[in-house]
This record gives sequence, structure tokens and C-alpha cells, in this order.
Amino acid sequence: MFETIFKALGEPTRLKIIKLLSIKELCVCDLEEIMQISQPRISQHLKVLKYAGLVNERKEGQRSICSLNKVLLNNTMDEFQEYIDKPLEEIPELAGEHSRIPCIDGEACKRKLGTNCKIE
Amino acid sequence: MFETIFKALGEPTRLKIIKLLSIKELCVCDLEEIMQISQPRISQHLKVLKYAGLVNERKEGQRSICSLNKVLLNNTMDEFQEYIDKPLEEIPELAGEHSRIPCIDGEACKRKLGTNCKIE
DNA sequence: TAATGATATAAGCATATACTTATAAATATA
DNA sequence: TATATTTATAAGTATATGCTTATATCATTA
Repeated sequence: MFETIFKALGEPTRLKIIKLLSIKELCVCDLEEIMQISQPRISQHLKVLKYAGLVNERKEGQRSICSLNKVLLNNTMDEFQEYIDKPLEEIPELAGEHSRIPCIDGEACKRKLGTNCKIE
Repeated sequence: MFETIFKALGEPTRLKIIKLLSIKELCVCDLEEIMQISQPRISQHLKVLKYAGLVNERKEGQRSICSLNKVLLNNTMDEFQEYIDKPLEEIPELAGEHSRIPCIDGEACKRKLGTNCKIE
């Protein structure tokens, strides 16, 4: 989820779209004119942003009006800071990694799992 | 700069490295053991993270000890929220886009630059 | 000095990504 | 109904990315 959002943000065209939508909601052809790039290019990037949840869209006739999900964006930034400060044991996805951390405490590198580190 | 950092964060292996380094500094072979993945894979991802400034490294003998740049990480999350709230005219890189925004104010889409929108 | 250990880098490969042009689909208008 | 307009999607292509295996580099130790 962090991954999807950061990946969506890690591209210059999409960052620009995000910033423009922070000013006001815009339809695809607005973005096309403001950014001076092709319509399919806008559409394709919007697809990524919508998939990540960062952009919402509303249909108005033939136009699709896009708006920035500022709440998600701000929450993500806050929650990622919390995630970084969270103890490893509270992150189920990293249970395996957590169980292997004690093995390297203050030790030199030359030790293989199963020798001086037993996982039970 | 946001782009580089978000791109570095938008990948699962690197996200995991970041989280592990948030617990304590680790050398490459520590990460290799904890994450159970190949050494070149770690090295290559660390290169991306170091380039983004998210990971610092210190040489200790033959080992290179990696640590998380928490300050940069937290500042980035905060500054991105500020960036999103900042008026467009304060962002020099988007001067062109800013100059084209008035054209679309409350207007329908069917207008081409140079007709009802003059940029001076 | 030879052997070992830790890390970086190179080469090769498969997949993903960002773009272009062309076209489809859907709504609006003449 | 035919044409415009807006958006989405498909196909093709070039480049980027993430991985593997193999090797190079450099520090350590025997």
C-alpha cells in the first residue's frame, strides 16, 4: 500500500498532475492544455494515480473531473512516519525478519543461520 | 528530489530494508541474513537508497555499515505535505503550468490556447 | 603472501514502464 | 442521424528496472 502510493508519486509527470490537482479539480483535457502533453499520456498516468487512490474522479457529461485525495495523501505521509517508528514485532509481514534479527546482535558477519543462530 | 525519494521508496525490497534499518544500523551481510536474499540484490538496492540520501554508510574495516537517514525521511514526508499546500506561483518549475491555469477557469474544455487564452 | 571474507560491479535476461500513434467508446450537438 | 468532443484503450517501441550468476575489489587473517 505504501509501495503503490510511493510508486505512483515517484514519477515526474504524475507528481505534476498531483500538484495541479491540489489547486483545483480538473478534467483530462484541462490537464492536457495546462501541461501541454498528449491526452493518452494524461489518461494513463491518471489510471495509476486512481489505482493508488490518490485521485478521485467524477463523471460530468463526457468529461471526467479529477480531484486530489488530499486526505489519503496526508495520511500516508503521517502513517509512513509512524510505520518507521513502529517496533518490528508489530508488523506481521516482517515476522520472519524479526525472528532473524537477534542472530546478528553485536556479532561479526561470519555466521550462517543454523550454526550460532537457531530459529525455533 | 521528491521524485527520487518516492521512487526509492516505491519498491518492496527497499521498503523492507528501510524498515529494518529503522531498528538499528546493519551491514550488507546482516541484511542478507535477515532478509534471506542475495548479496548483490542488497547491494543494488542500497545503491538506490544511498543515491536518494535515505541511507548513509560508514566503512568499518571491510564492512559497510548502513544506517537510515530518519531526518531526511521525516522531513520529506513533512515537506511534501507543505509542497502540496503551497500556491502554484511559488513553484518556479511550474511557472509554465501556472500561466496556463487561468485559461481553464470555469470554462468548457473546447478551447485551444491562443484563442480565448493569451499568454503574455 | 596466500586464502578468506565483505562488498561492489558487470553481464545477461525477463518484465515493467513511459511514451507514441491509432482507434474505440461514449456523450453531446448540429 | 451524422459529426464533434472527451476519454479510454490497444499496439508497438524504447528504455528502465529487478533479478541472477559470475567476477572484481579491497580489507583481513592465516
